[in-house]
Amino acid sequence: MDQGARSGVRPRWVWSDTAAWLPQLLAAGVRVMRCHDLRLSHAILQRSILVPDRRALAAAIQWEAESVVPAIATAPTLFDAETVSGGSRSVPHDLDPALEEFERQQTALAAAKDPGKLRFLLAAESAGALAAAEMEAAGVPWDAAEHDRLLEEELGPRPARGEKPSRMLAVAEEVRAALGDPRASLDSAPKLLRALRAAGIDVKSTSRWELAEHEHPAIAPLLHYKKLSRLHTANGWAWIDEWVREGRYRPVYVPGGVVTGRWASSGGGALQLPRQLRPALRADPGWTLVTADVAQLEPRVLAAMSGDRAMAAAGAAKDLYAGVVDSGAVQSRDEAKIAVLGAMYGATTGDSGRLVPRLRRSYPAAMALVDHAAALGEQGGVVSTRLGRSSPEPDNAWRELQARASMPGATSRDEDQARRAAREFGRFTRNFVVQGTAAEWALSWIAELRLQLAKFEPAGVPAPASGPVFERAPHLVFFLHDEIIVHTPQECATEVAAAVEAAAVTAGRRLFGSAPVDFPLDLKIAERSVKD
DNA sequence: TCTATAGGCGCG
DNA sequence: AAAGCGCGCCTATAGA
Repeated sequence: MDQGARSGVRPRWVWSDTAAWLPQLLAAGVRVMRCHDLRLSHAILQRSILVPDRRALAAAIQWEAESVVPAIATAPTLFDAETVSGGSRSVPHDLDPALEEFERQQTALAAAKDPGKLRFLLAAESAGALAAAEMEAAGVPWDAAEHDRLLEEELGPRPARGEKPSRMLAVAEEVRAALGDPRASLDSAPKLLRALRAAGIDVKSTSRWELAEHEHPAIAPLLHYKKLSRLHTANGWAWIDEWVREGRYRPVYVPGGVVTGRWASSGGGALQLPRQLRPALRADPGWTLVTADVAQLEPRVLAAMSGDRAMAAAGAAKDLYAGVVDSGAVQSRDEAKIAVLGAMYGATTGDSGRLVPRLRRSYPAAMALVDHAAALGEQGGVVSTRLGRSSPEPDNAWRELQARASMPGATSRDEDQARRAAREFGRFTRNFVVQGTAAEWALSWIAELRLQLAKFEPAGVPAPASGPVFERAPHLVFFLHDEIIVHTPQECATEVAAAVEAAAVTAGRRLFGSAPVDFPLDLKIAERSVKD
Protein backbone atom coordinates (compact mmCIF):
# COMPACT_ATOMS: atom_id res chain seq x y z
CA MET A 1 0.00 0.00 0.00
CA ASP A 2 1.46 3.32 -0.96
CA GLN A 3 0.90 6.99 -0.37
CA GLY A 4 -2.57 6.74 -1.89
CA ALA A 5 -4.01 5.07 1.17
CA ARG A 6 -2.53 7.56 3.59
CA SER A 7 -3.69 10.56 1.61
CA GLY A 8 -7.24 9.30 1.56
CA VAL A 9 -7.21 8.38 -2.11
CA ARG A 10 -7.99 4.77 -2.91
CA PRO A 11 -5.00 2.51 -2.45
CA ARG A 12 -2.81 1.03 -5.12
CA TRP A 13 -3.02 -2.71 -4.47
CA VAL A 14 0.15 -4.65 -5.01
CA TRP A 15 -0.54 -8.21 -6.05
CA SER A 16 0.85 -11.11 -7.99
CA ASP A 17 -1.45 -11.19 -10.95
CA THR A 18 -4.51 -9.09 -11.69
CA ALA A 19 -6.11 -11.77 -13.82
CA ALA A 20 -5.96 -14.19 -10.91
CA TRP A 21 -7.30 -11.86 -8.21
CA LEU A 22 -9.68 -9.38 -9.76
CA PRO A 23 -12.53 -11.59 -11.00
CA GLN A 24 -13.29 -12.74 -7.46
CA LEU A 25 -13.08 -9.23 -6.06
CA LEU A 26 -15.45 -7.98 -8.75
CA ALA A 27 -17.85 -10.81 -8.04
CA ALA A 28 -17.76 -9.82 -4.38
CA GLY A 29 -18.70 -6.26 -5.30
CA VAL A 30 -15.25 -4.75 -4.72
CA ARG A 31 -14.00 -2.10 -7.12
CA VAL A 32 -10.24 -1.76 -7.47
CA MET A 33 -9.11 1.51 -8.98
CA ARG A 34 -5.33 1.13 -9.00
CA CYS A 35 -2.91 -1.72 -8.71
CA HIS A 36 0.67 -2.78 -9.26
CA ASP A 37 0.70 -6.07 -11.12
CA LEU A 38 3.89 -7.83 -10.12
CA ARG A 39 3.85 -10.34 -12.95
CA LEU A 40 3.41 -7.75 -15.70
CA SER A 41 5.82 -5.32 -14.05
CA HIS A 42 8.42 -8.04 -13.69
CA ALA A 43 8.25 -8.75 -17.41
CA ILE A 44 8.85 -5.10 -18.25
CA LEU A 45 11.59 -4.37 -15.70
CA GLN A 46 13.43 -7.60 -16.29
CA ARG A 47 13.92 -6.63 -19.92
CA SER A 48 14.14 -2.84 -19.79
CA ILE A 49 17.53 -1.40 -20.65
CA LEU A 50 16.66 1.58 -18.46
CA VAL A 51 17.32 -0.73 -15.52
CA PRO A 52 21.09 -1.00 -15.20
CA ASP A 53 21.30 -4.13 -13.05
CA ARG A 54 18.65 -6.70 -13.82
CA ARG A 55 20.38 -9.71 -12.32
CA ALA A 56 18.17 -9.96 -9.24
CA LEU A 57 15.02 -9.76 -11.35
CA ALA A 58 16.34 -12.24 -13.86
CA ALA A 59 17.16 -14.68 -11.06
CA ALA A 60 13.55 -14.60 -9.82
CA ILE A 61 12.47 -16.94 -12.56
CA GLN A 62 9.21 -17.89 -10.87
CA TRP A 63 7.94 -14.46 -11.91
CA GLU A 64 8.51 -15.27 -15.55
CA ALA A 65 5.43 -17.48 -15.62
CA GLU A 66 2.79 -16.62 -18.11
CA SER A 67 -0.17 -16.91 -15.87
CA VAL A 68 -2.88 -19.27 -16.90
CA VAL A 69 -5.95 -18.18 -15.05
CA PRO A 70 -8.96 -20.36 -14.37
CA ALA A 71 -12.31 -19.45 -15.87
CA ILE A 72 -14.38 -17.16 -13.67
CA ALA A 73 -16.91 -19.89 -13.02
CA THR A 74 -14.32 -22.21 -11.58
CA ALA A 75 -12.33 -19.59 -9.70
CA PRO A 76 -11.38 -20.75 -6.24
CA THR A 77 -12.36 -19.05 -3.03
CA LEU A 78 -11.08 -15.57 -2.38
CA PHE A 79 -7.83 -15.40 -0.40
CA ASP A 80 -7.25 -19.09 -0.71
CA ALA A 81 -3.73 -18.42 -1.88
CA GLU A 82 -2.83 -22.07 -2.22
CA THR A 83 -5.35 -22.62 -4.96
CA VAL A 84 -5.64 -19.24 -6.63
CA SER A 85 -3.09 -20.27 -9.19
CA GLY A 86 -4.70 -21.52 -12.31
CA GLY A 87 -2.96 -23.51 -14.97
CA SER A 88 0.36 -25.24 -14.96
CA ARG A 89 2.49 -22.12 -14.95
CA SER A 90 1.54 -19.26 -12.72
CA VAL A 91 3.36 -16.78 -10.56
CA PRO A 92 3.53 -17.18 -6.76
CA HIS A 93 0.45 -15.84 -5.04
CA ASP A 94 1.64 -16.02 -1.44
CA LEU A 95 2.38 -12.88 0.50
CA ASP A 96 6.09 -13.37 1.18
CA PRO A 97 7.27 -13.96 -2.37
CA ALA A 98 5.09 -11.05 -3.49
CA LEU A 99 6.71 -8.73 -0.95
CA GLU A 100 10.16 -9.91 -1.99
CA GLU A 101 9.41 -9.35 -5.65
CA PHE A 102 7.93 -5.92 -4.92
CA GLU A 103 11.13 -5.06 -3.09
CA ARG A 104 13.25 -6.19 -6.04
CA GLN A 105 11.14 -4.09 -8.39
CA GLN A 106 11.36 -1.00 -6.20
CA THR A 107 15.11 -1.41 -6.04
CA ALA A 108 15.27 -1.72 -9.81
CA LEU A 109 13.10 1.37 -10.27
CA ALA A 110 15.20 3.40 -7.83
CA ALA A 111 18.31 2.66 -9.89
CA ALA A 112 16.61 3.09 -13.26
CA LYS A 113 17.73 5.69 -15.74
CA ASP A 114 14.37 7.36 -16.20
CA PRO A 115 12.31 6.08 -13.26
CA GLY A 116 9.38 8.40 -13.89
CA LYS A 117 8.74 6.92 -17.29
CA LEU A 118 9.04 3.37 -16.05
CA ARG A 119 6.79 4.03 -13.07
CA PHE A 120 4.19 5.44 -15.42
CA LEU A 121 4.55 2.47 -17.72
CA LEU A 122 4.05 0.01 -14.87
CA ALA A 123 1.01 1.95 -13.67
CA ALA A 124 -0.46 1.99 -17.18
CA GLU A 125 0.28 -1.69 -17.74
CA SER A 126 -1.36 -2.55 -14.43
CA ALA A 127 -4.36 -0.34 -15.13
CA GLY A 128 -4.68 -2.14 -18.45
CA ALA A 129 -4.84 -5.44 -16.59
CA LEU A 130 -7.65 -4.04 -14.43
CA ALA A 131 -9.48 -2.83 -17.53
CA ALA A 132 -9.08 -6.21 -19.21
CA ALA A 133 -10.46 -8.13 -16.23
CA GLU A 134 -13.33 -5.67 -15.91
CA MET A 135 -14.18 -5.99 -19.59
CA GLU A 136 -14.17 -9.75 -19.31
CA ALA A 137 -16.49 -9.53 -16.34
CA ALA A 138 -18.82 -7.07 -18.06
CA GLY A 139 -18.79 -8.78 -21.43
CA VAL A 140 -19.55 -7.20 -24.77
CA PRO A 141 -23.27 -6.56 -25.20
CA TRP A 142 -24.03 -8.88 -28.09
CA ASP A 143 -27.27 -9.27 -29.99
CA ALA A 144 -27.24 -12.93 -30.94
CA ALA A 145 -30.47 -12.53 -32.91
CA GLU A 146 -28.89 -9.83 -35.05
CA HIS A 147 -25.80 -11.98 -35.49
CA ASP A 148 -28.04 -14.87 -36.56
CA ARG A 149 -29.85 -12.59 -38.99
CA LEU A 150 -26.55 -11.49 -40.54
CA LEU A 151 -25.46 -15.11 -40.89
CA GLU A 152 -28.72 -16.13 -42.56
CA GLU A 153 -28.47 -13.20 -44.93
CA GLU A 154 -25.06 -14.40 -46.11
CA LEU A 155 -25.19 -18.15 -45.64
CA GLY A 156 -28.85 -19.12 -45.74
CA PRO A 157 -30.74 -20.82 -42.93
CA ARG A 158 -28.80 -22.35 -40.08
CA PRO A 159 -27.77 -25.86 -41.13
CA ALA A 160 -27.79 -28.97 -38.96
CA ARG A 161 -24.69 -29.52 -36.84
CA GLY A 162 -21.73 -30.45 -39.01
CA GLU A 163 -23.55 -29.56 -42.21
CA LYS A 164 -22.53 -26.76 -44.51
CA PRO A 165 -24.95 -23.88 -45.04
CA SER A 166 -27.05 -24.08 -48.20
CA ARG A 167 -25.58 -20.92 -49.70
CA MET A 168 -22.05 -22.30 -49.35
CA LEU A 169 -23.07 -25.53 -51.05
CA ALA A 170 -24.68 -23.63 -53.90
CA VAL A 171 -21.68 -21.39 -54.45
CA ALA A 172 -19.39 -24.43 -54.30
CA GLU A 173 -21.40 -25.97 -57.14
CA GLU A 174 -20.92 -22.79 -59.18
CA VAL A 175 -17.16 -23.08 -58.69
CA ARG A 176 -17.10 -26.75 -59.69
CA ALA A 177 -19.21 -26.04 -62.77
CA ALA A 178 -16.90 -23.21 -63.82
CA LEU A 179 -13.87 -25.42 -63.29
CA GLY A 180 -15.52 -28.27 -65.20
CA ASP A 181 -14.62 -30.51 -62.27
CA PRO A 182 -17.72 -31.81 -60.47
CA ARG A 183 -15.65 -33.35 -57.68
CA ALA A 184 -13.23 -30.52 -56.99
CA SER A 185 -12.46 -30.04 -53.31
CA LEU A 186 -12.59 -26.42 -52.18
CA ASP A 187 -11.65 -26.94 -48.53
CA SER A 188 -8.23 -28.44 -49.01
CA ALA A 189 -5.62 -26.04 -50.32
CA PRO A 190 -3.46 -28.68 -52.07
CA LYS A 191 -6.47 -30.32 -53.74
CA LEU A 192 -7.93 -26.99 -54.75
CA LEU A 193 -4.60 -25.96 -56.19
CA ARG A 194 -4.53 -29.06 -58.37
CA ALA A 195 -8.10 -28.45 -59.50
CA LEU A 196 -7.31 -24.85 -60.41
CA ARG A 197 -4.24 -25.83 -62.38
CA ALA A 198 -6.16 -28.58 -64.17
CA ALA A 199 -8.65 -25.91 -65.24
CA GLY A 200 -5.83 -23.81 -66.66
CA ILE A 201 -5.54 -21.28 -63.86
CA ASP A 202 -1.82 -21.00 -63.24
CA VAL A 203 -1.45 -20.14 -59.56
CA LYS A 204 1.16 -21.02 -56.95
CA SER A 205 -1.20 -20.80 -54.04
CA THR A 206 -4.91 -20.55 -53.45
CA SER A 207 -4.76 -17.27 -51.57
CA ARG A 208 -7.27 -14.57 -52.30
CA TRP A 209 -4.64 -12.13 -53.56
CA GLU A 210 -3.21 -14.43 -56.15
CA LEU A 211 -6.60 -15.66 -57.32
CA ALA A 212 -7.83 -12.11 -57.84
CA GLU A 213 -5.11 -11.61 -60.44
CA HIS A 214 -6.63 -14.17 -62.77
CA GLU A 215 -9.54 -13.93 -65.16
CA HIS A 216 -11.62 -17.07 -65.07
CA PRO A 217 -15.32 -17.69 -64.43
CA ALA A 218 -14.42 -19.83 -61.42
CA ILE A 219 -12.59 -17.04 -59.60
CA ALA A 220 -15.51 -14.88 -58.50
CA PRO A 221 -17.57 -17.72 -57.02
CA LEU A 222 -14.44 -19.21 -55.43
CA LEU A 223 -13.62 -15.95 -53.67
CA HIS A 224 -17.23 -15.78 -52.56
CA TYR A 225 -17.02 -19.33 -51.26
CA LYS A 226 -13.89 -18.54 -49.28
CA LYS A 227 -15.59 -15.53 -47.76
CA LEU A 228 -18.63 -17.55 -46.72
CA SER A 229 -16.50 -20.40 -45.45
CA ARG A 230 -14.49 -18.07 -43.27
CA LEU A 231 -17.61 -16.47 -41.82
CA HIS A 232 -19.18 -19.84 -41.14
CA THR A 233 -16.18 -21.49 -39.53
CA ALA A 234 -14.73 -18.56 -37.59
CA ASN A 235 -17.79 -16.57 -36.52
CA GLY A 236 -20.79 -18.69 -37.45
CA TRP A 237 -23.48 -20.33 -35.35
CA ALA A 238 -20.94 -22.45 -33.53
CA TRP A 239 -19.20 -19.28 -32.38
CA ILE A 240 -22.46 -17.86 -31.02
CA ASP A 241 -23.14 -21.10 -29.16
CA GLU A 242 -19.69 -21.12 -27.64
CA TRP A 243 -19.10 -17.46 -26.86
CA VAL A 244 -22.40 -15.67 -26.37
CA ARG A 245 -24.40 -16.18 -23.16
CA GLU A 246 -27.27 -14.06 -21.97
CA GLY A 247 -26.58 -11.24 -24.36
CA ARG A 248 -22.87 -11.01 -23.61
CA TYR A 249 -19.84 -12.03 -25.61
CA ARG A 250 -16.96 -12.68 -23.24
CA PRO A 251 -13.60 -12.50 -24.90
CA VAL A 252 -10.39 -13.37 -23.10
CA TYR A 253 -7.85 -10.59 -23.18
CA VAL A 254 -4.16 -11.15 -22.49
CA PRO A 255 -2.64 -7.83 -21.39
CA GLY A 256 1.03 -7.61 -22.22
CA GLY A 257 0.62 -10.71 -24.37
CA VAL A 258 2.68 -9.26 -27.22
CA VAL A 259 6.32 -8.27 -26.66
CA THR A 260 5.56 -4.79 -27.98
CA GLY A 261 3.09 -4.29 -25.14
CA ARG A 262 0.01 -4.84 -27.19
CA TRP A 263 -2.60 -7.11 -25.76
CA ALA A 264 -3.17 -10.54 -27.17
CA SER A 265 -6.30 -12.61 -26.80
CA SER A 266 -6.95 -16.21 -26.15
CA GLY A 267 -10.25 -17.76 -27.10
CA GLY A 268 -13.14 -16.12 -28.82
CA GLY A 269 -11.02 -14.16 -31.25
CA ALA A 270 -11.64 -10.79 -29.61
CA LEU A 271 -8.95 -9.19 -31.73
CA GLN A 272 -10.34 -10.53 -34.99
CA LEU A 273 -14.03 -9.76 -34.81
CA PRO A 274 -14.93 -9.16 -38.44
CA ARG A 275 -16.22 -5.66 -39.11
CA GLN A 276 -19.10 -7.37 -40.85
CA LEU A 277 -20.44 -8.48 -37.46
CA ARG A 278 -20.08 -5.20 -35.59
CA PRO A 279 -23.82 -4.49 -36.00
CA ALA A 280 -24.43 -7.35 -33.56
CA LEU A 281 -22.57 -5.38 -30.91
CA ARG A 282 -25.57 -3.58 -29.50
CA ALA A 283 -26.36 -1.73 -26.30
CA ASP A 284 -28.90 -2.86 -23.73
CA PRO A 285 -32.28 -1.08 -23.65
CA GLY A 286 -31.84 2.39 -22.23
CA TRP A 287 -28.11 2.20 -22.85
CA THR A 288 -25.98 3.11 -25.82
CA LEU A 289 -22.48 2.67 -27.13
CA VAL A 290 -19.79 5.30 -27.40
CA THR A 291 -17.16 4.12 -29.86
CA ALA A 292 -13.87 5.83 -30.56
CA ASP A 293 -10.79 5.05 -32.54
CA VAL A 294 -7.66 7.03 -33.27
CA ALA A 295 -7.02 7.91 -36.87
CA GLN A 296 -3.50 6.77 -37.85
CA LEU A 297 -2.24 6.27 -34.31
CA GLU A 298 1.14 4.81 -35.21
CA PRO A 299 2.41 7.52 -37.57
CA ARG A 300 1.24 10.16 -35.10
CA VAL A 301 3.14 8.40 -32.35
CA LEU A 302 6.18 8.29 -34.59
CA ALA A 303 5.88 12.01 -35.30
CA ALA A 304 5.60 12.77 -31.60
CA MET A 305 8.42 10.56 -30.36
CA SER A 306 10.82 11.66 -33.08
CA GLY A 307 9.88 15.32 -32.73
CA ASP A 308 9.38 15.49 -36.49
CA ARG A 309 7.65 18.83 -36.94
CA ALA A 310 6.83 18.25 -40.59
CA MET A 311 5.14 14.95 -39.86
CA ALA A 312 3.34 16.49 -36.90
CA ALA A 313 2.12 19.22 -39.23
CA ALA A 314 0.91 16.61 -41.71
CA GLY A 315 -1.23 15.18 -38.93
CA ALA A 316 -2.56 18.54 -37.75
CA ALA A 317 -5.69 18.05 -39.82
CA LYS A 318 -7.65 14.92 -39.06
CA ASP A 319 -6.27 12.82 -41.91
CA LEU A 320 -2.51 12.44 -41.66
CA TYR A 321 -2.31 10.75 -45.04
CA ALA A 322 -3.98 13.72 -46.69
CA GLY A 323 -1.42 15.90 -44.92
CA VAL A 324 1.39 13.82 -46.39
CA VAL A 325 -0.06 14.37 -49.88
CA ASP A 326 -0.33 18.12 -49.23
CA SER A 327 3.32 18.22 -48.25
CA GLY A 328 4.12 17.08 -51.78
CA ALA A 329 5.92 13.90 -50.78
CA VAL A 330 3.52 11.70 -52.74
CA GLN A 331 0.70 12.08 -55.23
CA SER A 332 -2.29 10.39 -53.65
CA ARG A 333 -3.72 9.34 -50.31
CA ASP A 334 -3.24 5.70 -51.27
CA GLU A 335 0.43 6.32 -51.94
CA ALA A 336 0.76 8.18 -48.66
CA LYS A 337 -0.68 5.27 -46.74
CA ILE A 338 1.49 2.70 -48.48
CA ALA A 339 4.58 4.83 -47.98
CA VAL A 340 3.96 5.56 -44.29
CA LEU A 341 3.15 1.95 -43.47
CA GLY A 342 6.17 0.85 -45.47
CA ALA A 343 8.36 3.22 -43.48
CA MET A 344 7.19 1.75 -40.19
CA TYR A 345 7.32 -1.86 -41.34
CA GLY A 346 10.57 -1.66 -43.24
CA ALA A 347 9.37 -2.21 -46.79
CA THR A 348 12.16 -2.47 -49.35
CA THR A 349 10.45 -3.67 -52.50
CA GLY A 350 7.30 -3.08 -54.47
CA ASP A 351 5.24 0.11 -54.45
CA SER A 352 5.84 0.60 -50.79
CA GLY A 353 9.63 0.25 -50.99
CA ARG A 354 9.68 2.64 -53.92
CA LEU A 355 7.76 5.34 -52.04
CA VAL A 356 9.57 5.20 -48.70
CA PRO A 357 12.64 7.18 -49.87
CA ARG A 358 10.40 10.14 -50.64
CA LEU A 359 9.35 10.22 -47.02
CA ARG A 360 12.98 10.23 -45.99
CA ARG A 361 13.35 13.62 -47.65
CA SER A 362 10.13 15.09 -46.28
CA TYR A 363 10.28 13.63 -42.78
CA PRO A 364 13.95 13.18 -41.92
CA ALA A 365 13.55 13.07 -38.14
CA ALA A 366 10.81 10.46 -38.18
CA MET A 367 12.65 8.33 -40.69
CA ALA A 368 15.90 8.65 -38.77
CA LEU A 369 14.22 7.26 -35.68
CA VAL A 370 12.88 4.12 -37.37
CA ASP A 371 16.01 3.68 -39.48
CA HIS A 372 18.12 3.83 -36.34
CA ALA A 373 15.90 1.28 -34.61
CA ALA A 374 16.29 -1.02 -37.62
CA ALA A 375 20.06 -0.58 -37.69
CA LEU A 376 20.31 -1.55 -34.03
CA GLY A 377 18.18 -4.63 -34.61
CA GLU A 378 20.28 -5.73 -37.56
CA GLN A 379 23.26 -5.76 -35.22
CA GLY A 380 21.37 -7.81 -32.67
CA GLY A 381 20.76 -4.82 -30.43
CA VAL A 382 17.89 -3.81 -28.19
CA VAL A 383 15.52 -0.89 -28.71
CA SER A 384 13.00 0.71 -26.37
CA THR A 385 9.66 2.43 -26.50
CA ARG A 386 9.04 5.93 -25.24
CA LEU A 387 8.34 4.72 -21.71
CA GLY A 388 11.12 2.15 -21.59
CA ARG A 389 9.71 -1.18 -22.70
CA SER A 390 12.65 -2.87 -24.37
CA SER A 391 12.69 -5.37 -27.20
CA PRO A 392 13.83 -8.96 -26.65
CA GLU A 393 17.30 -9.89 -27.80
CA PRO A 394 17.65 -12.19 -30.78
CA ASP A 395 17.79 -15.87 -29.93
CA ASN A 396 20.82 -18.14 -30.07
CA ALA A 397 19.98 -19.50 -33.51
CA TRP A 398 20.10 -15.94 -34.84
CA ARG A 399 23.47 -15.27 -33.20
CA GLU A 400 24.92 -18.51 -34.51
CA LEU A 401 23.75 -17.61 -37.99
CA GLN A 402 25.52 -14.25 -37.79
CA ALA A 403 28.66 -15.81 -36.30
CA ARG A 404 28.84 -18.47 -39.00
CA ALA A 405 28.53 -15.89 -41.77
CA SER A 406 31.52 -13.94 -40.47
CA MET A 407 33.79 -16.96 -40.09
CA PRO A 408 36.55 -17.57 -42.64
CA GLY A 409 34.90 -20.56 -44.34
CA ALA A 410 31.47 -18.99 -44.68
CA THR A 411 29.61 -19.82 -47.87
CA SER A 412 27.58 -17.28 -49.76
CA ARG A 413 24.53 -19.19 -48.60
CA ASP A 414 25.58 -18.60 -44.98
CA GLU A 415 26.00 -14.92 -45.74
CA ASP A 416 22.63 -14.74 -47.46
CA GLN A 417 20.86 -16.40 -44.60
CA ALA A 418 22.57 -14.21 -42.05
CA ARG A 419 21.75 -11.05 -43.96
CA ARG A 420 18.15 -12.10 -44.36
CA ALA A 421 17.83 -12.86 -40.66
CA ALA A 422 19.53 -9.59 -39.74
CA ARG A 423 17.17 -7.58 -41.92
CA GLU A 424 14.21 -9.45 -40.52
CA PHE A 425 15.21 -8.65 -36.97
CA GLY A 426 15.82 -5.06 -38.02
CA ARG A 427 12.27 -4.84 -39.34
CA PHE A 428 11.08 -6.17 -36.01
CA THR A 429 12.98 -3.58 -33.93
CA ARG A 430 12.02 -0.84 -36.40
CA ASN A 431 8.37 -1.61 -35.86
CA PHE A 432 8.78 -2.35 -32.16
CA VAL A 433 9.47 1.25 -31.17
CA VAL A 434 6.41 2.51 -33.01
CA GLN A 435 3.96 -0.29 -32.25
CA GLY A 436 5.14 -0.41 -28.64
CA THR A 437 4.86 3.32 -28.07
CA ALA A 438 1.44 3.32 -29.72
CA ALA A 439 0.45 0.57 -27.29
CA GLU A 440 1.64 2.81 -24.44
CA TRP A 441 -0.48 5.66 -25.74
CA ALA A 442 -3.50 3.37 -25.91
CA LEU A 443 -2.87 1.98 -22.42
CA SER A 444 -2.60 5.50 -21.05
CA TRP A 445 -5.84 6.33 -22.80
CA ILE A 446 -7.87 3.50 -21.28
CA ALA A 447 -6.15 3.86 -17.90
CA GLU A 448 -7.23 7.49 -17.74
CA LEU A 449 -10.64 6.75 -19.19
CA ARG A 450 -11.58 4.10 -16.65
CA LEU A 451 -10.71 6.50 -13.83
CA GLN A 452 -12.94 9.13 -15.42
CA LEU A 453 -15.77 6.68 -16.02
CA ALA A 454 -15.69 5.62 -12.38
CA LYS A 455 -16.84 9.12 -11.45
CA PHE A 456 -20.20 8.69 -13.12
CA GLU A 457 -22.99 8.26 -10.63
CA PRO A 458 -25.28 5.31 -11.19
CA ALA A 459 -28.38 7.17 -9.92
CA GLY A 460 -31.52 6.78 -11.98
CA VAL A 461 -30.02 4.18 -14.21
CA PRO A 462 -31.77 0.95 -15.12
CA ALA A 463 -29.15 -1.12 -13.40
CA PRO A 464 -28.40 -4.74 -14.16
CA ALA A 465 -30.00 -7.09 -11.67
CA SER A 466 -26.63 -8.41 -10.61
CA GLY A 467 -22.98 -8.25 -11.48
CA PRO A 468 -20.04 -6.02 -10.69
CA VAL A 469 -20.83 -2.56 -9.40
CA PHE A 470 -19.06 -0.77 -12.23
CA GLU A 471 -21.59 -2.17 -14.67
CA ARG A 472 -24.18 0.22 -13.28
CA ALA A 473 -22.24 3.16 -14.66
CA PRO A 474 -20.62 3.74 -18.05
CA HIS A 475 -17.87 1.19 -18.55
CA LEU A 476 -15.45 -0.07 -21.15
CA VAL A 477 -16.60 -3.17 -22.99
CA PHE A 478 -14.12 -3.43 -25.84
CA PHE A 479 -10.53 -2.47 -26.62
CA LEU A 480 -8.59 -3.24 -29.77
CA HIS A 481 -5.16 -1.61 -30.11
CA ASP A 482 -6.44 1.86 -31.03
CA GLU A 483 -10.17 1.73 -30.48
CA ILE A 484 -12.50 1.48 -27.53
CA ILE A 485 -16.21 0.95 -26.95
CA VAL A 486 -17.98 2.21 -23.84
CA HIS A 487 -21.37 0.86 -22.82
CA THR A 488 -23.27 3.69 -21.18
CA PRO A 489 -26.70 4.75 -20.04
CA GLN A 490 -28.10 6.90 -22.81
CA GLU A 491 -28.36 10.03 -20.68
CA CYS A 492 -24.62 9.94 -19.96
CA ALA A 493 -23.50 9.40 -23.55
CA THR A 494 -22.52 12.97 -24.31
CA GLU A 495 -20.52 13.30 -21.13
CA VAL A 496 -18.90 9.93 -21.74
CA ALA A 497 -17.88 11.03 -25.21
CA ALA A 498 -16.29 14.12 -23.70
CA ALA A 499 -14.44 11.94 -21.18
CA VAL A 500 -13.14 9.75 -24.00
CA GLU A 501 -11.81 12.84 -25.78
CA ALA A 502 -10.31 14.24 -22.61
CA ALA A 503 -8.59 10.96 -21.82
CA ALA A 504 -7.00 10.94 -25.27
CA VAL A 505 -5.64 14.44 -24.72
CA THR A 506 -4.30 13.43 -21.32
CA ALA A 507 -2.64 10.34 -22.78
CA GLY A 508 -0.87 12.45 -25.39
CA ARG A 509 0.40 14.87 -22.76
CA ARG A 510 1.59 12.14 -20.41
CA LEU A 511 3.64 10.50 -23.13
CA PHE A 512 4.85 13.39 -25.20
CA GLY A 513 4.45 16.50 -23.06
CA SER A 514 3.84 19.53 -25.18
CA ALA A 515 4.85 17.96 -28.50
CA PRO A 516 2.61 19.50 -31.17
CA VAL A 517 0.96 16.24 -32.13
CA ASP A 518 -2.78 15.65 -32.09
CA PHE A 519 -4.47 12.31 -31.61
CA PRO A 520 -7.86 13.01 -33.16
CA LEU A 521 -10.60 10.52 -32.46
CA ASP A 522 -13.25 9.20 -34.72
CA LEU A 523 -15.94 9.29 -32.07
CA LYS A 524 -19.53 8.12 -32.38
CA ILE A 525 -22.51 7.67 -30.16
CA ALA A 526 -24.64 4.81 -31.45
CA GLU A 527 -27.96 6.20 -32.62
CA ARG A 528 -30.32 3.63 -31.28
CA SER A 529 -30.79 0.43 -29.50
CA VAL A 530 -33.11 -1.70 -31.59
CA LYS A 531 -34.56 -3.37 -28.52
CA ASP A 532 -35.92 -0.04 -27.23
C1' DT B 1 -5.15 -41.86 -32.52
C1' DC B 2 -3.18 -37.79 -31.11
C1' DT B 3 -0.31 -33.63 -31.85
C1' DA B 4 2.24 -30.30 -34.63
C1' DT B 5 2.49 -27.47 -38.65
C1' DA B 6 1.25 -24.81 -42.75
C1' DG B 7 -2.02 -22.38 -45.46
C1' DG B 8 -5.27 -19.10 -45.34
C1' DC B 9 -7.66 -15.05 -43.51
C1' DG B 10 -9.67 -12.06 -39.88
C1' DC B 11 -8.07 -7.82 -36.90
C1' DG B 12 -4.87 -3.54 -35.81
C1' DA C 1 0.49 -12.30 -54.11
C1' DA C 2 2.47 -10.67 -50.87
C1' DA C 3 5.45 -6.67 -50.44
C1' DG C 4 6.28 -4.94 -45.05
C1' DC C 5 5.11 -5.31 -38.56
C1' DG C 6 2.19 -7.63 -34.61
C1' DC C 7 -1.38 -11.20 -33.45
C1' DG C 8 -5.38 -15.84 -33.08
C1' DC C 9 -8.32 -19.24 -35.06
C1' DC C 10 -9.88 -22.78 -38.27
C1' DT C 11 -9.09 -26.69 -41.42
C1' DA C 12 -6.62 -30.23 -43.59
C1' DT C 13 -2.66 -32.81 -43.59
C1' DA C 14 1.78 -34.72 -42.19
C1' DG C 15 4.19 -36.87 -38.76
C1' DA C 16 4.76 -39.30 -34.22
